[in-house]
Amino acid sequence: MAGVEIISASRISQDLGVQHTQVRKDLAMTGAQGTPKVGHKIDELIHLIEEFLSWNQTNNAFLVGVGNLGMALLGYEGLMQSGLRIVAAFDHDPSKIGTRIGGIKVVGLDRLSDIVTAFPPHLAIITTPADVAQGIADRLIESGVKAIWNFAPIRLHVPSDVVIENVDMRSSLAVLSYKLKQKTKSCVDID
Amino acid sequence: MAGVEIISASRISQDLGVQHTQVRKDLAMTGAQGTPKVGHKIDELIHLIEEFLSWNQTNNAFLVGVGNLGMALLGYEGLMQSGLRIVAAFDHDPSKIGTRIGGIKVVGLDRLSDIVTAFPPHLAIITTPADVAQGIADRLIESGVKAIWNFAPIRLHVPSDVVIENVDMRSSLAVLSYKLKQKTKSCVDID
DNA sequence: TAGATTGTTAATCGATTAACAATC
DNA sequence: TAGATTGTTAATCGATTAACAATC
Repeated sequence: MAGVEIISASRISQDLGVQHTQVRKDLAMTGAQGTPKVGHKIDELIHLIEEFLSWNQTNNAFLVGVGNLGMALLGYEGLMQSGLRIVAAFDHDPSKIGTRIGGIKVVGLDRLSDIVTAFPPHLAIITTPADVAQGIADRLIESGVKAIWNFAPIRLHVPSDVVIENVDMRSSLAVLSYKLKQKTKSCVDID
Repeated sequence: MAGVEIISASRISQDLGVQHTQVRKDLAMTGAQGTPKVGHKIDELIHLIEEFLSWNQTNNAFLVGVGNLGMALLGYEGLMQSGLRIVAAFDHDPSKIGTRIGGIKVVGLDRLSDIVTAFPPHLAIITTPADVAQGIADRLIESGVKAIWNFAPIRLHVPSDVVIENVDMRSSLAVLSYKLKQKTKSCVDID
């Protein structure tokens, strides 16, 4: 693909296995305008998509719960590329407090409310066990957090003005299991 | 809730903030039959849901990539409760090979094809970095794996008879960012 | 019985897909 | 020009929601 400066929606739809109309609508959302018979300028398109997804402007975030999942997120550079910068991590465990993971300092959970109030981030990430997640969410919201990215396997209750997005591995697994079950069933039908 | 043996779809829909018709349709999918004016027997309902989601029958799975994310999954009991048992983990790193994480042995990646061929699991979990994920998927499928749960941040190409389910944190983040952006925008509009 | 609940059938809504005019 | 591509407008499809008869 080196040297290619133009891409057509048709080509994108082929590569992605998506309807070309869908691709066109998505591109239109970003404000992209292509030229008929030619296509879209790649660099222009990338810029517009980044702008649409707010990847060009960084959101600061706090992370609560430095377990394996929390550490995985702290070490994932993809977040920074998507405009998300984790600026502090909180945990209960004394052996973790004061250490640095991926350059980010781990702070005691008891200082959560103070620090959130002092430096209110747009966003907080919850990677705690399920049983403490709601309590953490309450404290975060009380201190001014307006959006929560929840990885704890539990349905959180938040006020309607707080944005919440769940990463629910179990429902993803349920979908996978169901597909697998259906496939197995149809095989049996054929026999 | 102790002692409650009956639950109504109306009650579930209230608690979950979902349309009651939706709950009824979902329950009907599992084959549940309630009695008018009364509701559904809770234990019966739980059993039917577990059966529908195949939580009562265990799927064996291999996990490839024992990084932070892989370790998080190895240590997550919720998977076992959802009918997924990880029976072996694979990694490239010599310092990890031979160790046990959550009771599951870490095996060298070079033995992947052999072991998968010998004990073909229904399912494989990919928690490797993006750049090696496709290669791993190819080897797994070649050795007989029929379903892949992919956590690597990349779109995998698989034959149409292989079930694939992606856990895409970045698109989840994109949704969250978009919601946050919209909310901020509407605030400005009000001013 | 009256009221609450079930479960189905119809109506609405939105998203996806198809068709087509515009254009370089 | 002819053909490829864009982008919009119409049609289809599916899912969600509303309405209602059945029932204990």
